[in-house]
Amino acid sequence: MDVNTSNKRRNEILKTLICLYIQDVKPISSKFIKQKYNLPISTATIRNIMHELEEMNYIVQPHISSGRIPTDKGYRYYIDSLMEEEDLTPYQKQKLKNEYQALSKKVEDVINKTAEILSCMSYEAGINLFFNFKESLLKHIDLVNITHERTLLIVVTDSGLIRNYVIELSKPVADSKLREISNFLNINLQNIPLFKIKIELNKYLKERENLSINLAKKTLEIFDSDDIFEDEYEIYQDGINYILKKPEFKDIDKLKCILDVLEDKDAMAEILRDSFEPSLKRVKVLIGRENKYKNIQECSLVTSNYRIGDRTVGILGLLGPTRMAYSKLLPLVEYMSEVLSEILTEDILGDNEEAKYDD
Amino acid sequence: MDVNTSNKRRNEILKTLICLYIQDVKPISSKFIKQKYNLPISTATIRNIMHELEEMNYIVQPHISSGRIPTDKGYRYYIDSLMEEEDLTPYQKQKLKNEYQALSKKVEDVINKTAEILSCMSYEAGINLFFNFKESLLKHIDLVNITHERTLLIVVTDSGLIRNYVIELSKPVADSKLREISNFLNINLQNIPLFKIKIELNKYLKERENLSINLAKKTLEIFDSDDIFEDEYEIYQDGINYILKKPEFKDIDKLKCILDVLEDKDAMAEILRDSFEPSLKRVKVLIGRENKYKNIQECSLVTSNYRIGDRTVGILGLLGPTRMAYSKLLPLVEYMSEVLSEILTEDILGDNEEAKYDD
DNA sequence: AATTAGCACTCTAAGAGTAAGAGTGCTAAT
DNA sequence: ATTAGCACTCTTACTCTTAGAGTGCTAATT
Repeated sequence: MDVNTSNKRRNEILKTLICLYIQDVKPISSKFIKQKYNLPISTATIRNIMHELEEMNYIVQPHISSGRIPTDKGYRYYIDSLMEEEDLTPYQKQKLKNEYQALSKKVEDVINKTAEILSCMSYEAGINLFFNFKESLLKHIDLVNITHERTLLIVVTDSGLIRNYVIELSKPVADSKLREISNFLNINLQNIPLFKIKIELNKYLKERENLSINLAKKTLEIFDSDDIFEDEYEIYQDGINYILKKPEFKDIDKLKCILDVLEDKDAMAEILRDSFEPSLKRVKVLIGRENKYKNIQECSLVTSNYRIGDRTVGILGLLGPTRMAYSKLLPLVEYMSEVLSEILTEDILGDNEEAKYDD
Repeated sequence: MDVNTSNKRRNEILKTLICLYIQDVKPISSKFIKQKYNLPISTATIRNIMHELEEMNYIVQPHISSGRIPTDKGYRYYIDSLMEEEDLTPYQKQKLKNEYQALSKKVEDVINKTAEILSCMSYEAGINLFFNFKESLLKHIDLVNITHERTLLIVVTDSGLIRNYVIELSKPVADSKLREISNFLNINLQNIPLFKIKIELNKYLKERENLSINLAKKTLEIFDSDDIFEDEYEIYQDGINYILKKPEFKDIDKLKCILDVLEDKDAMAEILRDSFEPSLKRVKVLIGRENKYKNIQECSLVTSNYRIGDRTVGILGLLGPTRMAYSKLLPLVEYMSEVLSEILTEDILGDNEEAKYDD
């Protein structure tokens, strides 16, 4: 048999083995492969091929006389070279759109629901990181006195997202004065990315020395806090119960490790951020030990970024056992990121037709 | 031995048994009680008393020749009549205050952190339900066009809490007009409870027929949505990992039941709401099957409401195995609810000294 | 040269049997 | 009313055994 044919057959055996293992979660024997996959070769031949695959580190035996299970390297090769992606069914696509359409058009709600939809469509844990707030453009600012010591700064971005900050001014400012300041800010800082606000404000105030000194001072004081706009993100996670159901995690200690991570929002944010490195592929997969976070090295992570226009504003994905249905889940994650990007982008840009105001 | 002495001794045995069981999570034998608790009575006598306690349904034997474990009824009697509450140590109190002081003064942040603090101080799952939004007083309203089809309604309450709603107006309204409307609302609806806004608005507009008809119409349209202000709540939950560590939940199926509930925000909200029935005691305990939700009938729930001024705005608490350290956790939950009430109330009312504005 | 049948060998998983020990209930003695 | 003493029960841990699933190797076959 020539090298090519032999290679091809090896690949098919590996592919079959991985598919079977993903379904059945038990070491796969040569006999089982032969049964499920009607190749006209004997179990002995399959065993020989499995031996080769084992030497290539694509599969291993948990113990000497058992069937084989895929290694991380095996999954990697499978995903990169063997797997055929299975598109979502029309029904699934419809269901997904319906889920979103049932929601209000509030950005928060959409973001919030995404992890839930992800998990219920994949039977894995769904996660969603929304960040990049400081690169959003300022749409509107509002200042409201809460107590006479505390003032609330409300910021609305172009995406309709809202943040608020409590500011303690050195001396209280009357409501009328506050309105004056917020008017001033709304007029002069429209459509500036949030992280540039301080700089722009300084520049602007310097240029116009004739402004009330006090107004300028107060205005700057508002944005003085170090952590305003800094590194804000929100993380959503849903479907822990699906993780419990996986036979590989019936060991409670493994479970603990994973839940420790899932419960730790900062850790999850870091993991998701790390998974996002620009590359040709939109969907990224980190398999088992490819992931540097020890607690989830028996898991795989499938992620994709989503965007408002061209700007990446978040990362969504799935976390589950390394044995996951990659051929279905990669397309799901890709599709989800597209749908979410679309929704967010359309919500913000609206239609471009000139507004006809009612008056 | 007279009845009184006999009663007292029975109580002491029950109390000891429960304390031991809470520590060791294994059926408690007569010998073990005698060892730990130096009563000058023999194990045989202790066994006789245990027999009585069993007939009273305070304790049971998991199997015929084993020690005893408390029943729900046993815990109930213990909590109501036998337990001595253990106050928080000064160190704990300090730690708790520090946790809150490290936060910004943002109401959201404080609420958000509470479940986490609860769980890390109790080693149980901490939960927090914040509701009662619609009874808050209106502090400030703002209207911002997001796209020309969608307008954002931002509502700030007296507590500094913010909500926003996307409104789709039948015809877009120009920014200047929008400002006019929000000015109008801010002037005329200050300090009205949110749930009364629609009514008040209608009344006001009827009284003043001379107002621009269009302004009135638009204004009403804004508040037209059915679910605006309705039944809003937020639920926070933290410390699932502590549940995993409890020996009684090493069985993964029990775990699933509990996590199913903990992940379901609506279910948790209902459970917490149900636990809040006005009574003399500030802290409520639901033990095992006293709770009507099947999934958590092997758990106990310790809850307390917290307030802004006199108005209850949320319920916080702990969820853990029926075997929990009630004597420490009841005071913890009580103290937490007091601290949180204090923080929220002070944040809102501020000091009452007349404001000295800076201009 | 590649494939395969056949078989010995290994290892797991499940079940049965056993023994130790923890704990009880009961009885008779104190 | 209390307790010592003892028989009895049940759990738990351990060992032993066995069935069966699966492999690797060798020799035969194509």
